[in-house]
Amino acid sequence: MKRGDSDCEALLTRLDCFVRLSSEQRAAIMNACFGPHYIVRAKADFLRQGDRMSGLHVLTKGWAYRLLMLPDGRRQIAGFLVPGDICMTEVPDMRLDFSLSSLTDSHYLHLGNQALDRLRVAYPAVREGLAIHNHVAGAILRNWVLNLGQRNAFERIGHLFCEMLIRLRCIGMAQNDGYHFPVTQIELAEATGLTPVHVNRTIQDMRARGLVSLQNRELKILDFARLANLVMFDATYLHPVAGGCAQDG
Amino acid sequence: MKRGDSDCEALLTRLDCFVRLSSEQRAAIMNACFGPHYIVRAKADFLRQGDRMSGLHVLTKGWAYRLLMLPDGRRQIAGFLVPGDICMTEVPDMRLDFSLSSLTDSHYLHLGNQALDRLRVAYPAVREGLAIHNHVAGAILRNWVLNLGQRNAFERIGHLFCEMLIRLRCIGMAQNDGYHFPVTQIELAEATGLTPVHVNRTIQDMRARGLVSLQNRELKILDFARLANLVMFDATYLHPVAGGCAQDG
DNA sequence: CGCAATATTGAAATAAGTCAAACCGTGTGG
DNA sequence: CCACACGGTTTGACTTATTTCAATATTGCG
Repeated sequence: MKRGDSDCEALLTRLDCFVRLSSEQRAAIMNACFGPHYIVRAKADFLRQGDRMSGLHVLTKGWAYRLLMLPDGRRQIAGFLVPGDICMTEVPDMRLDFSLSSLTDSHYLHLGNQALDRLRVAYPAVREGLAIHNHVAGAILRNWVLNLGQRNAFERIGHLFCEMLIRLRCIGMAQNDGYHFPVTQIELAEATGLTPVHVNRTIQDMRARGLVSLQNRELKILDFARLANLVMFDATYLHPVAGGCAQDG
Repeated sequence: MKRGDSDCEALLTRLDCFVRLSSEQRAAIMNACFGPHYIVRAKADFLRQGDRMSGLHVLTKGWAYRLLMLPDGRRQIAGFLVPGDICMTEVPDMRLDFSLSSLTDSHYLHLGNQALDRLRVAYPAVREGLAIHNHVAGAILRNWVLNLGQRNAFERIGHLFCEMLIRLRCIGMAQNDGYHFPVTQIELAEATGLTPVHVNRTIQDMRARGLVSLQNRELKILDFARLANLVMFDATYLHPVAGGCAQDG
């Protein structure tokens, strides 16, 4: 489903996390985003494994996740996407090896290869911003591997909570140490390679220790310093701007 | 340590897996590879977490792995690199979130951003080849996540064996269903998020079932079809050229 | 109101981890 | 040429984190 108005702000906000954009550059990006904008409702696959894609898809509103499946039905979430995240690294007409599924009502937009090229040629900062975003996305994925391979249940879940806090702060979607977290325990289990039952028990444990509160999809990290320490969270791989938000010098 | 002669073939072989290169393009790439070539001996970190990098580093000889570490010493291997693999996605002056360590004596070369840009502008095929390589590297990483999150010990190890067979075939480094596999059981454990003891028992199991033989760092997959089926290996995410090798049309 | 999707709890089962020792090939040095 | 040290592999016995199964709350929603 298409929409006319522009959700381009989310992309600008994101690039602002990494590079300084002039108003001319912002305008040019806005301009390039004239292409199709899509709206998708909660709990829907909007890009499917096997689809051929080119250009760049950017999530501009809502939450989504990247899903890999085994033929026998086992499901692994390999990343959560929030506004400004790029759904897939830009490739000429390649088949997707994963699906993208929305957690909430979401919007995304598509940038064609030509428009993108023009932007990059005209504005090196755009190019750099996209490159950094791409690198950070890779770092997040590598840390997901570290998570699954080396951390236990408590650490996996705690680390994810910390990571999402920093990522959401960067795009202005966190309040202090809390944020809207539209992920069920079942999905959390699919993301962490655990059982829903065990995820539940682990979260209870966190609550009992006074580390987090989680109810009605609202997550609050009650003692970030202690949690981050317990799960060995170090935000440098996210290259967050100082203070966790975009406004610097 | 630097060398003068060119290991550029490995890069060409790899790009050949994805795009058709004219002899002019091959020559231009060779030419661009005039930059520093490095030689590193077995079991050495040659790029370190925290290092600032730019341009592209290509492994041209030997095996290496990408390592992530936790402050308490836990180690997770997040990928094996073989000749033609790119060590890190091209980024302007970014800090590495992982280390690269050689398993065998290895070579790698560095391509500066300018040289790379020139190549890409002059030869779209080079650009496309690099983009596809990048995409496949991402797919491999995502499948590693799937592996760690959803597969059991047997499936994880078996899947890795299958994946490396296809990847090595594509660059002409496999004989039939066997290949040199310079990875100790300890490293295999670090890659699969298991214990060396458990890796050992699992491999014994594979041997007992007549699926693989592994001795003196030589791995032979005795029944690829059955193994691939048991561990649910499907090579499409590697985008291998038909037949698993570069020579088509 | 009442279904359907989540969350929670308990008890029993199991894959994988831990600890610790023995084994093996191989290269080195006396 | 033997001894011995080293890195890697193998084996056994025991522990534990996580899964499984199954039942019972709870919540959101049409």
